[in-house]
Amino acid sequence: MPARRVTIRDVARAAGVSTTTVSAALTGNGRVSPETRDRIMRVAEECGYVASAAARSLRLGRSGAIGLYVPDRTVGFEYYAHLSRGAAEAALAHGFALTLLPAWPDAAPLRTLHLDGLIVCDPALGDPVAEVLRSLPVPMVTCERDPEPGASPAGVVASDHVAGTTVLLDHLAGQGAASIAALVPGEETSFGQETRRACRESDHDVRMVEVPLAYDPDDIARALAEARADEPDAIMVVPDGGALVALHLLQAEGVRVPEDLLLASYVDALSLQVARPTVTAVDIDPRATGASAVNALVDLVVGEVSGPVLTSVPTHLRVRESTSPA
Amino acid sequence: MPARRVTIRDVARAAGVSTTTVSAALTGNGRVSPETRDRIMRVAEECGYVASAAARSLRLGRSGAIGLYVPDRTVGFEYYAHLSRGAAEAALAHGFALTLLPAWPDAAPLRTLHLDGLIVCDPALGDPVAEVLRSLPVPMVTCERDPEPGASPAGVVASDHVAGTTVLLDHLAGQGAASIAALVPGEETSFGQETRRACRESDHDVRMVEVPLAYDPDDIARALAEARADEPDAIMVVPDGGALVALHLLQAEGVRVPEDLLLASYVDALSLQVARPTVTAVDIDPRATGASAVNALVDLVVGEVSGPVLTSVPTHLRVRESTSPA
DNA sequence: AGCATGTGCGGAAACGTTTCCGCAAGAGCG
DNA sequence: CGCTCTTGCGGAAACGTTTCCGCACATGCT
Repeated sequence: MPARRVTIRDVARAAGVSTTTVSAALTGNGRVSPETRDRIMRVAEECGYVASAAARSLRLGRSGAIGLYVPDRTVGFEYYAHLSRGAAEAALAHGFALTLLPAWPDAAPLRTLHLDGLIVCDPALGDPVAEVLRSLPVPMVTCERDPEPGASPAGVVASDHVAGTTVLLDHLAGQGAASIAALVPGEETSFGQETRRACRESDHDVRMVEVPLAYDPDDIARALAEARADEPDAIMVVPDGGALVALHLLQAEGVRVPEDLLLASYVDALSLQVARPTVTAVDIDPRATGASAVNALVDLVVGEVSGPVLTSVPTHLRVRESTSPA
Repeated sequence: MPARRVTIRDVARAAGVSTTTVSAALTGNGRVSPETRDRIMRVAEECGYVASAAARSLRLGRSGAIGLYVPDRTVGFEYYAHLSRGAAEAALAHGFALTLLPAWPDAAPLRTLHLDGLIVCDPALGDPVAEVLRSLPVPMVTCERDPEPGASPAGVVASDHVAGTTVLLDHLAGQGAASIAALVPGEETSFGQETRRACRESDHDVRMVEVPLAYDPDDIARALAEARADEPDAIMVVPDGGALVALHLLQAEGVRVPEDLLLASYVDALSLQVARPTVTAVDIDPRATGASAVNALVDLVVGEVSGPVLTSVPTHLRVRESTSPA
């Protein structure tokens, strides 16, 4: 026997006022005397009243849900798991629901979701899903800049990867690396563009080798072989998870890290802390990134802010054994 | 200038029928002649009509959203990333939205979300969030059985981990392991209960060492040391990610895998395929698990099925280098 | 006192669906 | 022909909010 839901009218009757007043009291929008407001809130609490999201959505023309899109190629990367969690927490704190968007090349089902806003992680040039999402008539904030020429998302949350990469390169040089090999992703993503730029403009001797963002272990192996041809003193692997592959390959060949070769990752991960040796990396705080993206998007949705928003998330170098000989 | 949304009334006018007929045509619920139906669908398409989820929810008393809860302790595990993706895809295919639920000890904000159903991953004894979710008045399906004594979720999607673990143990024995050490989680979760049972009831010589489900690398190290005290021929690590830690620790000590010691993981992961040696594991198909959970839940929500649903997801042993000496 | 202004509250419309019911016309049947 | 049953469709209510507007009264000012 599903008890009929308690509506605003029930509360109004119980409190001896009109629904208008109840609404005003609970939303804080109209004019209500403080005493009446308190009484209504108490009564509402007692009745177990909780406003119908559907009715409110219908009236307000806002669904109370925001979508999060994580590119298919990177599902499984630890980074996005934590980003998602941060986003979900922030959303709930604002009373919004965070809807997970699968890669879906068709816009129609996405339209039926009626999202108030979108968060797109690491938009890549030519990603058909990103394309579709950009076409939806709602504000969008991207985690990392959108590399698409014409695109201008309403908000961007990003770390300064040029700076982050530079710090890591400086650290490697400071540990005695005269020449550094960098396994970097391509230019199809802002993340790739920035980390590459840092390598290009570095004061040190950095040689880049490209590895796909959605790499196969074999891709890392190939790139690693190419990188080692120049006999570098240190290797920096940028994509998430790539450094671990490299570490295994090196160890399988009998190369000692860090004695024979320094190894560092750009994207930090738990597995880098459990690897032996533990691997130096840059913590780019995915949880904070997710939370910031939601906060920015909510501001845009409720109209507290109109212009494009740019939020920066700080990065932290985590020095570990793989770059600390002796 | 946000163009007014096109409603069912607009379509009705354009097609020269009533809103009743349009609704009947689009939902397939009432009585409409085939010709009229086709015409209406064409007109709706042309107008770019897409039904308001809010209005439909209000009328139907269903929100069209289902919640997915992943325990905080395991966020970051690859397994859940793929499970989430499978769930999101299946949900969208049914026209539902998948809402990510953060660990949140308070029921109130969760109530405001108005979910039609819940998916809870790996419910653990004493998890306060699971407790809260169980109290919500909506059907719930769990991925893995709910170990809570009184609890009876409306549906369960699970693999047979007793069988899966047994297959893996048999494989190790078949590769020549006379004695096997198993690093297993505790009994607070059905997953732990089943994998332990398989160890207890195994035909082979299996010694269990407990490691927390939300382990710290040091926990693995401790458990590994304890396990190796008996000089086993093989080690099976059950929790996601744990085998990788073990592999690193062993290699750091100069133990050769698989020559000196066989190593296997229960939960498969990409990192096990890229490790050197590659690590044998059991693929428990998280994506299928997520999709099945959503399918079962949707059936329950739309009322196509009433009794408790039990779905089984098959497991596959992936034999790799770490258990293949010579 | 007369007037403008502000405060506290209620009536009722509107948001966009779905569905119950009813009506007219046609079909089938004796 | 008269009856019932079916088919195709429309009117209108209902889902639960929020908000525009208006009313009555109190307050402050000249």
